[in-house]
Amino acid sequence: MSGEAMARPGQQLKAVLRLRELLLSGEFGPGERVAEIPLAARLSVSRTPLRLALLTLAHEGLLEMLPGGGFVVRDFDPADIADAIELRGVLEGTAARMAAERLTDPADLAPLRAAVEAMEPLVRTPEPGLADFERYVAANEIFHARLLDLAGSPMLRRAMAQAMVLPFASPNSFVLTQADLPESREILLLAQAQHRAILEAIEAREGTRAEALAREHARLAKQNLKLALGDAALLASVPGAALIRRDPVDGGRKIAS
Amino acid sequence: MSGEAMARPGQQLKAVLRLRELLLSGEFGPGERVAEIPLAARLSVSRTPLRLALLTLAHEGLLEMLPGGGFVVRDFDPADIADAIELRGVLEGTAARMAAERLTDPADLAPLRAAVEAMEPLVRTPEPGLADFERYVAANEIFHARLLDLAGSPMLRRAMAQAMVLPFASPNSFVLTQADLPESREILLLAQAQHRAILEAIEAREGTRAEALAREHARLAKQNLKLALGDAALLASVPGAALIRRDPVDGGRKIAS
DNA sequence: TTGACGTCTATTGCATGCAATAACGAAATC
DNA sequence: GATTTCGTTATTGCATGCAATAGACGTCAA
Repeated sequence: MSGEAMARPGQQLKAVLRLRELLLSGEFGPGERVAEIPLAARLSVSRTPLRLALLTLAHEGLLEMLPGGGFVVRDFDPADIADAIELRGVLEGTAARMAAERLTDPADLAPLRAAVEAMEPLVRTPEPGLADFERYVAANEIFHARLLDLAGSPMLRRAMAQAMVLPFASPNSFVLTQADLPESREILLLAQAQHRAILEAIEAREGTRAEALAREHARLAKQNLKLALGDAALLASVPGAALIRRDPVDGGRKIAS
Repeated sequence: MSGEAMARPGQQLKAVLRLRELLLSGEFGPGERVAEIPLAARLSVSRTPLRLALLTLAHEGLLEMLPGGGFVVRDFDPADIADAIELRGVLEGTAARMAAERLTDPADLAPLRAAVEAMEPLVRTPEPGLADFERYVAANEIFHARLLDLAGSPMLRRAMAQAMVLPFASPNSFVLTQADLPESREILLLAQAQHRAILEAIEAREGTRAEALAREHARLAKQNLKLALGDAALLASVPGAALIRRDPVDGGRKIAS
């Protein structure tokens, strides 16, 4: 992963990566307007590639274009995060279903199975350390990537990539958060059981079951989100948490746009 | 709709709109490289805003960035289109389910009901003319927009917008195609029955049913796609059909020969 | 004749200068 | 004293010039 779709070693890419980093680290407050000129100086790029980078991040959803011109840092309320996770679950459910429906050769499951088996010992470690969690995260990422491969749909891959730009929507967003929780092992065991079940469902060509399982799997993240929202210390360990606005949004859930 | 998210009256917007039009009309062959300088002259904009427009369309999925620089027109095979429609169905299903789950005041359903009722006489017209179809298309678009409103999820709205950039994935893509088909009235009646059922399910807070119905609703488009792919004359009436590559994929990406 | 290498050209990417516009502040009038 | 209007300033958006790079073509050698 982390292979930027268009790996072009240029000022533009540099600006995107660096600015994304800054945004996720909370360097700019939510809703704050980002000015081009000081930012260009800070990132050591000219305004032209910076402008391209700003547009890219706006399309990714981290920035918002103002009608009058310029960009502001987008902020997310808890409902947005929950919906982002829900959406990821829906898309991963679709991936799982497609994988089940389109599977032709059982041997194609090997990479997915390998990822599942790589996680197995890690969830059974009695006293997992940080290194264990990190290895789990790596294997987990591979699992989700292979699942997407199995779906065999470029369009779905695209939608997925779009949905996962927000770091707290990614499959691993709350894994490291759990590390400090007492119930972490329990959660990991459950997650791993779901991994196995998804693999099993795909192997049996049970598309609907695979979809339901993948959705439920994403709900684990939603559950962890609730935990993290109640504990500021936990929230700090979530990447991009700085973009989360805790205070109740004025309009709340309003229909119109 | 057609409200460009950021309505900024500038050269950039002009370039985006005009270029998108050109791409969808098939002015450039699929896989063809688009050169900046002649294009800038053709669109009467400078290279700088054009560059921004190119990036925007690349993010939308109509263009692809080359590793070495520059852009090519993206092409889609039939499987891509089918998946795009499937994906739209999945997202609309999610919208319907959320609408059902989150409905608080039944009065909020009024706009959706109005759209359904606006379509009712149109599908019962014995000999529908082009004008009838166009009014149906307008009401249909409103229906889908209101459904999305009811979901009350900015994140879903975003994902939906992204998925519907491809014109053949939009709810109305094949409606006008049907106009020439003998079974068109039958299809419209079925579609309208689904509209009513979706409304009913949301009203009854039956989320799962609403989701299943919305998915099935999208499959009508998939069915029409199959019809259109078999008939070149029909395909010509589908917006953006020029981007569809009929021949089976081979891995190679060749540039206009 | 074919393949490889070198040169050349066309195209992209980047920087900077300029103009227009929107926001801010100050002053004057109601 | 508050509000409105005008002026100023800073920031964005756009255009153009320049440099670097990738691709094409031609030539030379095997």
